[in-house]
Parts: sequence; structure tokens; C-alpha cells
Amino acid sequence: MPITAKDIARELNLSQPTVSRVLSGDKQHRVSETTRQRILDAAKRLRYQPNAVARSLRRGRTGIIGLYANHNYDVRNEFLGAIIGSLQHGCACRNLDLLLHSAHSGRSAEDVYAKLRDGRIDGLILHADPDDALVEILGKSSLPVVAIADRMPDLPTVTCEDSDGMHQLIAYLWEQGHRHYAYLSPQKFLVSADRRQAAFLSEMRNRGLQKSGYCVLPIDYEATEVALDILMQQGRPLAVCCWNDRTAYNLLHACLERGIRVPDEIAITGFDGFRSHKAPAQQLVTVDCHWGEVALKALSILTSLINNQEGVLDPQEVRLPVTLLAGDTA
Amino acid sequence: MPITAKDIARELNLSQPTVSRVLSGDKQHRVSETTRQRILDAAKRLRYQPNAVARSLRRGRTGIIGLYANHNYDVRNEFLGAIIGSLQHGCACRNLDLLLHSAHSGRSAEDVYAKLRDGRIDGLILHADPDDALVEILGKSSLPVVAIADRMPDLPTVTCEDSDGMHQLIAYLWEQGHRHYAYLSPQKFLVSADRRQAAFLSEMRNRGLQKSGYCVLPIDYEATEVALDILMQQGRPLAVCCWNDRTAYNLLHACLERGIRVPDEIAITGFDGFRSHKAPAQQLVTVDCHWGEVALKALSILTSLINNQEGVLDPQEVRLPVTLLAGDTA
DNA sequence: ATGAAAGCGCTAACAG
DNA sequence: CTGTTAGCGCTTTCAT
Repeated sequence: MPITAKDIARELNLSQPTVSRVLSGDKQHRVSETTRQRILDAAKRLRYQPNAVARSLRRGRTGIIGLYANHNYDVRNEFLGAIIGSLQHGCACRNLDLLLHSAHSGRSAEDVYAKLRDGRIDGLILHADPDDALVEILGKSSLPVVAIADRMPDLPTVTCEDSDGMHQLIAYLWEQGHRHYAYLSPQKFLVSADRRQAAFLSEMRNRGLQKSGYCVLPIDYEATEVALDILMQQGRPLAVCCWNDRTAYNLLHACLERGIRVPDEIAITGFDGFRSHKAPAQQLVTVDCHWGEVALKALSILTSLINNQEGVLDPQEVRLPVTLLAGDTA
Repeated sequence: MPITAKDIARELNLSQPTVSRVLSGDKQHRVSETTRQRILDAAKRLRYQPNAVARSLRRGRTGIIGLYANHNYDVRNEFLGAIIGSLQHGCACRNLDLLLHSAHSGRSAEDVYAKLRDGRIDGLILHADPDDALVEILGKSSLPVVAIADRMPDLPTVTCEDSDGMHQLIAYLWEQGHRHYAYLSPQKFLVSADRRQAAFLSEMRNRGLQKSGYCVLPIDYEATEVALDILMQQGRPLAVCCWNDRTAYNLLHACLERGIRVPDEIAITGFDGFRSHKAPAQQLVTVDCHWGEVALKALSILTSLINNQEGVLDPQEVRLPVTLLAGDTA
């Protein structure tokens, strides 16, 4: 049985609140230096540790930040790994804890929301599809939320400079002499991927490319082969800009299986900034979105949202800069 | 302001405990079917969500499992990623939440322990160095703890069959004709790595290899180059058994930078089971420790420890089977 | 079957 | 400076 403030009070013939005043670190209340020391000594001697649950109930604050990702992947996904890694660090610095809410496939948005509102977390970092019902619910809720990576309606969001990244990428490819392009977009609508696509198209037009010189192709993770068939019918060498890194790696694998030389026949670029630290391998040309920084910025906004009761910050978007990563796949 | 059980009670002219009895899912207490329905309806209508903090305080249980890793790496480390990924899934199935305790470099074991005992978690999954002061403290503590991956004194532990894995590995290499071996061990003492080493040496002797035919070399992550210098002085082709995958990948990189052909001049094996899903690359020969399974088993033991107040289970060790993964680095 | 009362351990308001 | 009182929202025991 852990010992409580009451135990210490009894031991020292003091009232329990006095003990609590000293041990809760409240600088406001003045306590005589002698009793203060007596309490601190006893606390250390008895290895007293304040009960965080009781404190949370009373204060209406838990010091826990939630992370919810409604995509069906877990921490091994590189994107989530980067996010969680950074959040862990950021939380540690602020003396916060991080609670991972598992998507728990099959739960309705209402149920998920209920769980998020059970009082355990002070605020939420969200990574979701923009059309998820949960997003709308959270938009109306009083729970402080900051979304990341993809612009969400009615929620403050931290994203990266998608357009700028694509501009840098095309400039890099153009300089290498590429005059045939393809953009591989996701099947579902994502604001970030859409921005990358818009920037891609704008670059194509501005550089005076004919419509036969470029194309946009929606692609499913499971159907890389099909996409590759189509790509092989385009002019070569072809520069393929994938909307994210995972798509790029899938394509890379497919190419090497078919004996298609990368980057000679097909050049491949990604968008995320995940490089292989494992077996020696071709380094992907990609745009580093600094997802860790994005997460930290989101956390910073979230904490101020939590503290300034009235989040004066209207739902808005913060965009962080990106960096081109050169490599040998393009 | 979220609504409480009291609000519902007032709305229906009932007492608050009655509302709570229905909504806490307690099958024991019989409530008339009509009021039961009235309460359920009102709860749904008002979007009532029980306050988990209050419930935890009262029940003395939070439904949260903690994970503490005292190594200085984060979730991006593949080992931790595998552990966390599995734990998340396992927790979701049991309606538990997972709290990641960041190592927060520079905290004393006492401080860390205090934080772990603040009442927020019901039990802990631990991954630590066996000589960490925290391990000893936890051994005496009443907080339910299950350690993973490396045998801990005085704590129930789930590990993998290290010896068997090494036996399989050597059998595989021997069949390929290898007669020169090296084992790369970690600098610090780890029970798991030590067991692998013992199995390695036992295999060497049992197969009648001369002492000049094999060696053991402690290696630091930062000093791969130095180790490689030494390895190059051994007989070739040399089969290098690294104590874990990361060491193997480091060595692989170093070899390819120097133009040493793998596996022709030097064959390399790891121990963990982390393969590259990214850019096309050589697949490491390694032993799959099924770390995810290890974590799930630990979670299962932990939950029963939490429930059977008196953990009748003496500190003991459970070893899970491993699988050889063939590849092209050996 | 339901209500009244108590209490989990803490913090905050107000006395004295 | 310190003690008394109250209450966060819930579960549990004891009445009725």
C-alpha cells in the first residue's frame, strides 16, 4: 500500500492539507521553513509519491497528451515512428506523458470520441483522413486538438510546405535533363498529396511541357505492378514523382524485380524523407518533411491551447519548411 | 463541461449511485429493467462518458500499462518499434491503454521509480540493462512488472531461445562450408548476448574447430571500422555472427564501403529478425526472435499478475522459440 | 430495487 | 502560518 499525504500528516501531527501544500510545489502558500523541512524530510524518508490520479481528478488536468492516428498502421510505420519519437521527447521536456490511442479497427467515430473524452488526456494530437467522421466531431468539441500532416477542416493543423517541396523536386529533376514526368497520387483524397499534385502540374505547365510529356496516375499500395505497366508506356527516361516514400519504395522494388534500371530508364522520387539505415541500398531522392519538427510544433500549439482555456487561436494552419534530399534513384 | 452521472440522475429524478450502477456495467446489482432503459437512453442522448480518472481513483486501477525502456533509444529503434507495435495491439484487445515512459536521460533510478509509482499505471513492461539500479528497486516493489528480452534478477522475464537460435545459425553456416568463425559481442554485459556467445563457443568446440578457427570480439556500435580491421586478419572466408541485427548492418555497410564482398569474403549474420522493407538490398541472414510475440507474452503474464493480487508466479523466465531467416549475406 | 452516506487522495477556499 | 471544510466523479456498503 503506497503511503499518502495523510500518513505523513499523522506522523508529524500536522493537517493533511499542510503536507499537501508543501509537496504540491505550490509556491503561493507560505509555510514555516521548519515544518516545510520536516515535511520534506518525512516525505523522502517514507518515499512518499503523490497520487497522480487523485491530483488529476482534483485539478481537472492529467498532464497526459493523447495521440490518435486513424490510419490502420502502427508504430512501425515510419511516419508514425517519427511522430511518436519526437512527441515522446517533447513531452518528456514538458513533464507530460504520451498516451497512444490505438485505432481499434471497427469502432465508430462516436465510440472513439467517447474514449478520448473520458478525462484521461488534456489534449490530442491527431493524424487522420480529412473525411473521417471523427474530425468533424472533434471540430465541435471543447477538447484541445491539433492535427498534423494534412489540413483538417475546423482544426488547427501543422503541415509542411508541400508545394515548395514539389517545386524543389521538379527543379532538381529538370536540371538532370528529365523531360518526361509522372505523378503518382494516392487513391483517396489527401490535402497534402493534392497540393503536391497541383505544384507538380503547375511546374509542368510553367516549364512548357506538352500534355504528352507528363501524366498523373492514382495508385494503390497493392497495385504497384499495374501502375508500372502503364508507366512503361510513357516516354523514357521517365521521372516518376511518388506522392510519398512508401509508394516510391514499392515502385523501386517492382522495377528491380523486372530488371528495369533505376534511374536510367525510370527515375523515382518520394516525399517524406525516410532513408534506409539498414542494408546498403540505393538512396531515394525525396523531400524531407521533417515530420518530427511538425509533431513538436503541434505539441507546442497544443500546450498553449490547453493553457489558454479560450484557445484564441482560430483553426488555422502552420506550414513548416522542407528540404530536398538528393540520392541515386533520380 | 462534460456531463456527469449526477446530471443524468437529476434529469431522471434518480440517485446518482443508481445511474452509476447501470453505467458501470456492474452485472451484480439488479436494477429494474425500466429505469435501466431510462438511464441508458439518457446516457446516450446526453452523450455521457464516465470520467476515467474518477473511476480509477475509486477503483485503484487505471487500465493503463506502462512501458519503460532505459536504453537511450526511441520508438524508431526497430526493437522498440516491434515491442510497442505489438503491445498496442495487445492492449487494445484487452481494453487497456499504453503509456510510454520516456527514459528522460539524467534521472536517477529513484526518481524514475517514483514516477512509475504515481498511481497512473497498473503494471509495467520493462526493457532494461540488468545492472540498472531501477531493476533492483522494482524487484522489491509491489508494482507488477514483467521484463523482456534479457533475463532480470528477481523479476519475471520473457526472453527468446537465444541458444537455440545460435545453434541453428551455426548449423546453417557450417552446411555452407564455413570453417572460420567470429562472434561479435556487445561491450556491456547482456544475458541474452552472453547466451548466444556460449552457444557459439559450444558449437565451435563440438564441431572440432581449432582455436585458430574462431574468435570472439567485443564491439562498439561506433567502432565498426576497428573491428573490421581485426576481422580482416582472420582466415577467410570468414563467417561473422553478430550478437544483434544492428551490429550486422553496421558491419555490412562498412564492408561494402571498403569493397569487401559479402558473403564471398565475409559472411554476415545478425540476431533479431529485422529485414529491410525499403530499397532493394541484401537480405540479412538472421534469427527472428519474434519480439512482438515476446511482448505479447509479457503483457499476458503482466495482466494475470495484476489480477491475482498475490502474484503466485515466482520470478521466473519464459523462453519463446525463434526462427532462422535465410538470406544472402551468408 | 433504490437511496443515503462514505471515501479514494488530493487541492483550493476560507478561517483563524 | 496552519487547520477546517468542501468537493473533483465515481464505486461501494449499508440501509430501506
